Parts: sequence; structure tokens; C-alpha cells
Amino acid sequence: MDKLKPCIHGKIDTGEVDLYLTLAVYNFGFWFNGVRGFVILDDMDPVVAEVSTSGDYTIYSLSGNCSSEYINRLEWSLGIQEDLTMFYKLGMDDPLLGEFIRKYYGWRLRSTSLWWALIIGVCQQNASFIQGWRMLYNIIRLYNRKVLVGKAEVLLPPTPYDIVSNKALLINAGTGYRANTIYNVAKTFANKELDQDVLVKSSSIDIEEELKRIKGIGSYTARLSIVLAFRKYDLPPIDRWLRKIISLVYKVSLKDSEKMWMRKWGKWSGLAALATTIALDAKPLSKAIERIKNRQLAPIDENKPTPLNLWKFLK
DNA sequence: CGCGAGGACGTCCTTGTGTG
DNA sequence: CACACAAGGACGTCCTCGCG
Repeated sequence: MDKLKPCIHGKIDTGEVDLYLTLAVYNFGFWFNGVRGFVILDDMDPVVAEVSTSGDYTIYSLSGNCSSEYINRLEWSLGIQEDLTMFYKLGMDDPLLGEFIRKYYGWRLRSTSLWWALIIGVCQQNASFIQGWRMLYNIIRLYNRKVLVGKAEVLLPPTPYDIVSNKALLINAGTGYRANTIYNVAKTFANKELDQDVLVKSSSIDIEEELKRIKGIGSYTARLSIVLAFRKYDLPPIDRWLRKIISLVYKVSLKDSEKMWMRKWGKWSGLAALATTIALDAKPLSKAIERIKNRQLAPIDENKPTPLNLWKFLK
């Protein structure tokens, strides 16, 4: 097992960002325990930051040296510098997201590598929220890639090479037909046909088209991974669930839902889409509609997995 | 010929029904 | 009441078909 050595200590000036929320949402127990999180800054040549909810951090790398660029990357991953003023302004009185935005204004999306973002997207296909995250959990557990961060063993997502050389584990992870798509994605990365650092310079529209060339990656998956990996929010990943909800809340046809959403949220459309899943605890459609009717538009911590408390269940 | 609508597909979860 | 099992629901992508 690779041993990572500490290279930079520091404290994040969090401003209005709530690191608890930011680390908790859509996370696993092995990466967040309620007070400290591990943020993977490089999942190929492993670089991992250990971050406390108060902002103290240590960055670890193989060599024990690392450029201060990694501090930027950590802050970027946690959305520290992201100015959401306009997003809040747009959403403050929104019938769907208003309450969430008022109560959870400290939340920031936690970004991932494009590689892992695509896997997240594929696992959400044709699956309920918990089903998809269980697949991701299984993938990480089965490939069991670990590094030593200080004294702690930390799991990392498998690399594209791990997956290309052992496709069978994907099937065991309960990914079903998605195994083929994940394998296709892995091959694309392993063959260097996809490069996050190159793509980042393109527009969302062009990135989406590029990603859709991979068989099994459609519009939803491409857009979700653009949101997660690039913090570009202008193209919203809208699934059946959100389409129905939009049509209900804003009284538009299913067909016009996406147009309506983009008109309302503009360049924040993708972030708003993700926020909606958190606000409604990613409940299946029928339950989500009930929640909207009862005006329960902020997360409720029941004893069941939700985006916000997932880390308490999948450890 | 290009485009969009809509069906097929596939997997696991939830809900409902029946059994002991 | 506990459990097993069946049926239906939740979903995104791909492909076909028919329309303009």
C-alpha cells in the first residue's frame, strides 16, 4: 500500500461556507465521519487532503512535497471561492428551492475528478438514489484501492487501469448492464482519449458532445459529470424525476420543463438541479410529490439514507 | 434526409398480496 | 405477526419509426 506523507498544513478561511454540509452531502462514511473528511485531489497519482469541519487541513502526497497549487485545488473542490450570490438571489423565493436555499446557504458542491464523476453518473442511470450510491460503494469496496494517509487507511476510487484489468469485479458490484458503460469509460481514459485538463477549456456544450461519444453515456450522465467535475452549471442534468417535479411546481408541460428550468436558473441550472435532490432527500417520485404538497422542502433526517446523511449508512 | 417522439431494454427497489 | 414472493415502479440510453 502506498504511503502518503504530509506536505502542507493550513486552515481554510471558510467565509460563509459550511464545511460540515459540504463534506457531508453525497459522501461515504470512509471519507467523512461527521468531523473530518478526506478530499481526493488527485485520484491517479494519489494526493489526499484531510479536512476538519472547522477548516484545518493537511495535504498528503507520495513524495511529501507538493506545490501550493494543491491548496487552490482543495479550495476549488470545496467551492470555497464560488460566489453564489446570484444563485441565492434567484432562488430565495422559489417555491421549490427557496426553503433549502435559506436554510442551507452554506452548502457547496464537492467536486470530483471527471473520471469518478462519470462513474457516479452511470451508476445513477435507471436507479434510485440509494441503489446508485450502493453501486458506487460496492465498486470502491471491491476494488479496495487504499493508501495510507498519516496513520489512517483511506480508500480511493479504482483507476481506469484497475477497471480495464479486472472488469469482473464491476459485475459483482451490482452494476448490471452499467458495467459495460463503466468499462467503456475506463478504456477511454486508459487510452488517453479523454483528458480533463484539455476538456476544461471547452464549453459545456462541447464537453457534453465529447462525453456522449462514449457508448452508454447520454445527455443526463454527461451533464451530471460536467457539474461534478468542472463546476459548470449552465447545462442541467434533468432526469424524469426532476422533469416531473418541474412540470408540477411551475405548471409547465414535461416537454417545456428543461427550457423553463434554464430560463429560471440560467448558468446555475445544474447546481439547482442537484440542490433539488438534496432538498427532497432524493425521495422516489411519488414521495417527492407528497413532500412538495406538504411543503416539506428541506432535508429531513429520518433514519433512512438521504444525500445529506448517506455517510452514516455506507461506511 | 434530419429530427424528434416513443418504445424496448435492463436492474434493483418498493409495495402489495398471500402463506404459515 | 413474520416472512416469501410477485408485480409494478423508478429510471437513462439506445434505437426505430414516421413525419416534415
